[in-house]
Amino acid sequence: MAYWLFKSEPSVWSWENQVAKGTDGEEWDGVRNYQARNNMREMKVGDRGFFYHSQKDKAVVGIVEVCAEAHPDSTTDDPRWECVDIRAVDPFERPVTLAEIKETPELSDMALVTNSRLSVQPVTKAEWKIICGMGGVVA
DNA sequence: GCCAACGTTGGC
DNA sequence: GCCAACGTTGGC
Repeated sequence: MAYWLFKSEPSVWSWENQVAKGTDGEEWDGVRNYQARNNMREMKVGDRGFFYHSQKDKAVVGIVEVCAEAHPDSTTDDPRWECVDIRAVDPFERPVTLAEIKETPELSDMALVTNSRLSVQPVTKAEWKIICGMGGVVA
């Protein structure tokens, strides 16, 4: 199983919005970046991901699960763009902020730190465990 | 609100 | 195929 990170501006699509969709999940649509799309093409059902709030929060707030593999993005007719469906699994007991992540040497290679504009990014198993621990949930 | 970083577009 | 111009993202 692979691990990922999904970034969203909460005023556009928040963790609360995601939770409200329940176990059916929702398309992670609107991605118009090849790197992010390619990451989504790699995803399998059951893969896990962090849900990250950009801008105001700048924190990982919960865990999601991929519940449908890459398919055409329904928000565009352009066949280049695909997306997966994800559903909320577990909220963090407390958010893990970008500042905390930057202060943690083991997390300094994360795309969140090195390529802040990439909206869908891979996470290593080691990084996954550390951040789950910081967030107060079992990896 | 500003600006740096990055990706995309389009003219040549 | 190169590169300048432009638009967007996201941290500060």
